[in-house]
Amino acid sequence: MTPTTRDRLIQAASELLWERSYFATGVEEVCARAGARKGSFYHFFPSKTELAITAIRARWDYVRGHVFDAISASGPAGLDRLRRLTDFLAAEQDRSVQFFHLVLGSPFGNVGQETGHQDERIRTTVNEVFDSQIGYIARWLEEAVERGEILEGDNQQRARNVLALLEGALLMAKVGDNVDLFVSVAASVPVVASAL
Amino acid sequence: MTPTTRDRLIQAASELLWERSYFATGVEEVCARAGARKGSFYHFFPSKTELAITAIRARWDYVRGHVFDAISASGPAGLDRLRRLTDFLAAEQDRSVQFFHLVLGSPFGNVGQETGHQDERIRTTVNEVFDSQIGYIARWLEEAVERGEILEGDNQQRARNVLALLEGALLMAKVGDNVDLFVSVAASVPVVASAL
DNA sequence: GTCTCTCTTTACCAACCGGTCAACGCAGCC
DNA sequence: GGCTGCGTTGACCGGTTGGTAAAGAGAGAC
Repeated sequence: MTPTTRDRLIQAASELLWERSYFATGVEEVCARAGARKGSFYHFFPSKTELAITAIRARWDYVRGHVFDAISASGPAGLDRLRRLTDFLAAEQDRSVQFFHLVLGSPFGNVGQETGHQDERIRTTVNEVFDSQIGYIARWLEEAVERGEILEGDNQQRARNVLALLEGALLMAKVGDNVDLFVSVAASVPVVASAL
Repeated sequence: MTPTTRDRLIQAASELLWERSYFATGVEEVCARAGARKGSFYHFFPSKTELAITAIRARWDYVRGHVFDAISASGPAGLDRLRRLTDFLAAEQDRSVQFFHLVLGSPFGNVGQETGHQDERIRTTVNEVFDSQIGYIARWLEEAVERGEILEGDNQQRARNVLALLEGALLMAKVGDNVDLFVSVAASVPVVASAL
């Protein structure tokens, strides 16, 4: 089935939000990529803000299924799941270099940072994504505790620390335009994960 | 002495870059806060980009002197310097909540993230700030090694990890609009700093 | 055939953006 | 007094932005 206009708009927005950021992406540009006219856009979405929120949720639905759930469903449990997450993130940045000759950083962190001041609703949406990611990581850490890989501790806080390290590493890699900056920092994820 | 128009423009830009971000801040807005007209602006700066670069450097000059050098110059050496840095960052975010009712996050990280795709020169400028900060942190870690607080290790890499954790924590605090998110993550800085 | 409803098209708008320009005020210098 | 040059002013420009409105296309129901 060929995707509906609405779906193509969401897809185009999801891509452009990462490639070109929220403010740098115009409604016209989203429409052009989706092969739609602006009138159609405003038939499906009341505003650019609403499209962005929908696109962020759509991306997270995809990433949750294809990355987080996939990591949870197979392979060694515990800390190895964290390694597979950082592997995915590194590969994602490699892809951005390959296609756009630029380290694009975190799709969620980018939008959260630029809209944080401006748009409460988008900020909240990104925050929900972060919370959801922290939940996954915390569950993986519980596995690691059960397997005796790490000592008991506040896994929720540990998960927050891990996510902060990853998001910060993505930011540094983007600003330095160098994926290795992410990779080298991500190597210390297990240490952060095992701290009390 | 009353500051020159040029200095007022830099000051206003430095403030607005943090309060309202790069793209959300118009040249007209900078001029209004500086009490200048747009013609004067373009007498001193060839473009908005150039003003931003100048403003970022000015902020870093200030922060380097009043925070990083100040921390280096007094108080207990070693890891305690890191604690004083995180204390400053937490206080800075508290101030942003107090004045703007918003967690504004990292003044440097914010601009770096939003201009990373768009403007090579601003990105590079922020990257230089990060490098400079990593240098300070690495020197503090060398002190910590000498004092026997932490084991020998790659202090440059450790410093990158610390900065990534802090920038990530600031991002999470901003997206979550909650300074405590920064504070709780920042508590694990010593752990990151002591990892080999 | 025609009514209806969803979706699409096109033309349009006011607001704002970064940036330009020619004129002007005014201090210092001769 | 006049000349010079820095700093200032305010009007202006083309381009773009998010968003609107009205007319139409097309399929399904009757």
